[in-house]
Amino acid sequence: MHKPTIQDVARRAGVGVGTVSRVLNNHAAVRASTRESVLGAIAELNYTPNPHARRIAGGKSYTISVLLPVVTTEFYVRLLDGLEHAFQEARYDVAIFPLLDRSRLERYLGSHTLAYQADGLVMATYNLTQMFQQGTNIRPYSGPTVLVDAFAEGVDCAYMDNVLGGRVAGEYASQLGGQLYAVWVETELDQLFTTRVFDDRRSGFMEAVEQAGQTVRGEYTSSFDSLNARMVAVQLLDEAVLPATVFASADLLAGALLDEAQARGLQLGRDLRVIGFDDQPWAQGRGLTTLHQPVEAMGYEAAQLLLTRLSGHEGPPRARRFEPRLVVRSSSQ
Amino acid sequence: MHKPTIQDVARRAGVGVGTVSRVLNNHAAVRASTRESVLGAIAELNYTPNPHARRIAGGKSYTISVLLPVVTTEFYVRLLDGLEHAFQEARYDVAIFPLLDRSRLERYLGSHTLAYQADGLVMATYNLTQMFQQGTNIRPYSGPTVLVDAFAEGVDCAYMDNVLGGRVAGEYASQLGGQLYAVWVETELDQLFTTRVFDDRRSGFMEAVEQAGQTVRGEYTSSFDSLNARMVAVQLLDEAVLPATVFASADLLAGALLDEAQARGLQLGRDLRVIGFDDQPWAQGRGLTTLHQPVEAMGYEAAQLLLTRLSGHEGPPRARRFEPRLVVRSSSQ
DNA sequence: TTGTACGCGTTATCAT
DNA sequence: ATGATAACGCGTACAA
Repeated sequence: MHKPTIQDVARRAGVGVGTVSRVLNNHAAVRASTRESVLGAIAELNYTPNPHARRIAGGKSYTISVLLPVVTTEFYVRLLDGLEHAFQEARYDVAIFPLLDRSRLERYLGSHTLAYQADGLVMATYNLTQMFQQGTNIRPYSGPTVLVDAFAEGVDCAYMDNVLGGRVAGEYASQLGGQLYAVWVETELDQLFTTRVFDDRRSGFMEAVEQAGQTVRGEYTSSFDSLNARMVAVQLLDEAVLPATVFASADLLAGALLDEAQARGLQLGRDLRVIGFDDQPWAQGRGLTTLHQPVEAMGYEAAQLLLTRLSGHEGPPRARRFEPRLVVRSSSQ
Repeated sequence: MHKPTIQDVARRAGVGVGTVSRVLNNHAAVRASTRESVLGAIAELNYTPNPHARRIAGGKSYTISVLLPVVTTEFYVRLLDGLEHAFQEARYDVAIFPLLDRSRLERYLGSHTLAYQADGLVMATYNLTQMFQQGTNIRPYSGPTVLVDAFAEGVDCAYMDNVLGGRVAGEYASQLGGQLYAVWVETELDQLFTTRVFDDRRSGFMEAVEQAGQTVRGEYTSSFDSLNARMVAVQLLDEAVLPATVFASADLLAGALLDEAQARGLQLGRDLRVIGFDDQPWAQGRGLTTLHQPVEAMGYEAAQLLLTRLSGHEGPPRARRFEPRLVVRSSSQ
């Protein structure tokens, strides 16, 4: 009772192994009827190809390494969903490397580990330039690489247009009336996790507000931490002139504002309007107006960019842009 | 200029491929001098064996799957260090499956990737019984499995003795003098991430305090969240009779106490003594007395348990116990 | 102790 | 369109 092989399938279907392989890999040149019987045999035997044999015969590893920071969960869950979906369709395996700290990055990329066995590399949220240009001992990965949720010159990338997201928030906030305030996320000091998303959201927001002929009456900064977020919320509501409209550049910050507003008995939509960013799972339940990001689509597209390279596509780097979408809920009206 | 193979090494060293393979796998029966020359050739050619060929020839995958919750970073970083170290020594690859959410677990266990790839499974911090016995559609992994940082009957496991840790804290706290207080971590509702560590720490602590003829004057509960931790610290210090000794069952909670104590101008060691649990990287810098856990050793040992199974060890399930160690710093004296 | 030859399960290259 | 068959790189039984 061993695991069925391609031989077993071929015998069962009354064809050669070559034909089975062709069916498996969509090599077009196979008659519809034979394809049917092969697929039938595969189903009956509950056959799944041995990936290792596949890798050694094909010369490729059929594996993609995904370098993933471990910060906020929700975002990366969705990102992985998109990536894995696309790669699975193309019969690629995904090896996940959670970058829990900096030393792991260097170890992972240090030649002999899995990261270098892979046919391709997906890097999430990292500043390639910083990583590979600084005087680190990290040597660039030689295979095809795609950046996701980050933008850089010279590399394929799929990124979220946070400038646009900020602008949408700014336009919407400007027409709500009331004094304008904003809370930004303090950029991490650790270079590895440096991100420009919050800077981008800010510049978009400020630009839109200015174009609307308004001014931001106060700006605040918080670390990405519930305690600090609450403290900032307290300070903001102490100082703010009501009615106020606050753009919080992350839902975590917006949530703290909702909490503090509730503690003070402020009425949302009248005394205070809040706009978040991320559309976390709880945002709907709490009625938070926020910017929803098509994260899965971004992951899926990033995978497609890599897959086309793997199947031989040459040409200049491509950048795919994704747009956050405003979801209006009760916190702003 | 292709990647060197075992053939190249054999030719270079003037031996047969079998000998090279024997050297690679420590198959004892090889003369020291030939071993040397083979290792020399390997070094000169910068040869690394093709893992996929190895897997297909040997019938094994030489890969271990590690199911890892993504919660607090520091702990799992160290755990992974220990695991990866051991597996690397034994020439096994480690595939990490970050369990960002529940649906991923089912997908991982259901899909052929994990089943195919791995010779063994390491599960961190999960309650096996709960996972496999509840009416879920999760079917148990058939290969050898080891639990790490969790204890269950019928499975090999390496676990931290949190009861002992609590007891040590209790004994130490009891002899410090002053009123005793404790802060516990609220257990997660999500069954997947249910953990008994905080219950264990509590029962050990209470037992030790009782044995010392003392009583705990107040118990508090906080979620694992800096904001809530601070709120609880505020409440505790509002109500506490000074001088007080507080056992915080996680450094996160202890840190909030230090913050609040500082804000109130309390003098640590005189008005307030704090004992944490975890020995986070910042604990030393802030002088926090806390319980250090040999996490790397636990991971290493868990890997060894699995490796012995892989090399054919039969016999009843084994449990390896690890002991937290009290690190006394200025916050308690 | 060591070399040779076979097999692992798949893909790719030929003929047909 | 399809069936043989040769790789792919390594582990291992067997012979020497």
